[in-house]
Amino acid sequence: MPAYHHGNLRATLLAAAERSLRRDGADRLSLRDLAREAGVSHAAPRRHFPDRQALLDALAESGFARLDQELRAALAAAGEEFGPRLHATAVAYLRFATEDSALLELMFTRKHREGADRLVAAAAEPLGLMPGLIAQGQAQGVLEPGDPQRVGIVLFATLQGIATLVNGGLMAPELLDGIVEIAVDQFIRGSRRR
Amino acid sequence: MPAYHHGNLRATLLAAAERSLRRDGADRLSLRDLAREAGVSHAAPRRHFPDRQALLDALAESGFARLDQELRAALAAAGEEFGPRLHATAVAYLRFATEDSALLELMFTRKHREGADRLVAAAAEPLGLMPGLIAQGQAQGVLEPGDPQRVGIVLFATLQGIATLVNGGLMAPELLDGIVEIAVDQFIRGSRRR
DNA sequence: CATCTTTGTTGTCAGTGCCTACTTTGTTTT
DNA sequence: AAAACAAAGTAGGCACTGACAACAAAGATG
Repeated sequence: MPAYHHGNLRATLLAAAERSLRRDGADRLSLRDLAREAGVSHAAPRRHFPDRQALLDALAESGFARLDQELRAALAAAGEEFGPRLHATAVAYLRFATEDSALLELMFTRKHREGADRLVAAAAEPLGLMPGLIAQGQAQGVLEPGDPQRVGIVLFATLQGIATLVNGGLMAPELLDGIVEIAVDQFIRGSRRR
Repeated sequence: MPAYHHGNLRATLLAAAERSLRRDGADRLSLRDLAREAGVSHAAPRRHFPDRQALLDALAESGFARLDQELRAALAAAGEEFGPRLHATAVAYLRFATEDSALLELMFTRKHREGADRLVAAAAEPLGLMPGLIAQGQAQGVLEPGDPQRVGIVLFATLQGIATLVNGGLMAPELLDGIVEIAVDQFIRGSRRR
């Protein structure tokens, strides 16, 4: 570790920020704190993140990347059948979404600012998985035909909403498994081939 | 208007806070700003709100009250039939939820703090409307029997999730009406009497 | 009228994000 | 190899914030 040039300050800051976010939420995350923790001066982070929001955006972006990974892993582990695949995806998403509520919030609420193109692009990746799943269900003849995009949005929204309720303390986490079951069943029944 | 005693500072502050929240979001809301706007000293708000979070909580609470009003109004205006009633509720909720995204966020994300009992109680009011609706659908023979509570959660979650997607810029607002349609149809089909 | 409570005021403190100017280090060019 | 340059740190300052304490005015209460 060199004295002056830290070497990988950016990564160090991001790691510390991730911990801070999870523990205390985005509001309490302080750049100066992170700098202290990394052992650099208070202005050093500025070289890597033009402002606080940029740091938060980077966290959100890496969140989407991790979400994408986890969803793909869940899908890969599930079999070929549509029902189980859908169920596995739902469970994986909710695990991710309820495990770090501050991160989820960061990922899904753009705070009154324009052009977070990079973020939207990162979000498109995992969100694009849904329509794919739907299309597969349609191809297998389980679901009725229709625009996979629109149907996928509704499905995803349901999962996202459940996560919001749990994270907001409006629904007990113990109920999660049961609710997911209901949601998935209801979705399949609601759009299966007539 | 008396010179020293403002008379209704609390209400004045809340009104200004509501505007500020809607325009700039909770992050940028500044107590000192509100005080300036109300023409009082920077420490005056402290007499009415012990700290910043208390002010935000009050905003969220009044948000739930207004939501409750609007949902009830929508239900009252709808007829007796279950389908239209459900649709009206969904539309009313999404109108509320997408009209002031910062408020919605405030209402549904408790920021790492315990015992916001008052808030949870305020939330229970409008959220309790859902199971009631479901029960009615069951009584009318449109929906299959089952725990209205659990089914209601899924329904509400779907709406909440749609709002999150719109507010987060991940779904175009123009698609809203169409998506609501799909969501409601799918819900009814998914849990109607077999 | 005297007293007490409520609701203001002023002043202070630690902390923050952002900015500018300067310094050190590593890289590239001549 | 020396010189020029870019990248990545440091130091200090600024305006601003929320919270706190001590005090003052106004109103309510005995």
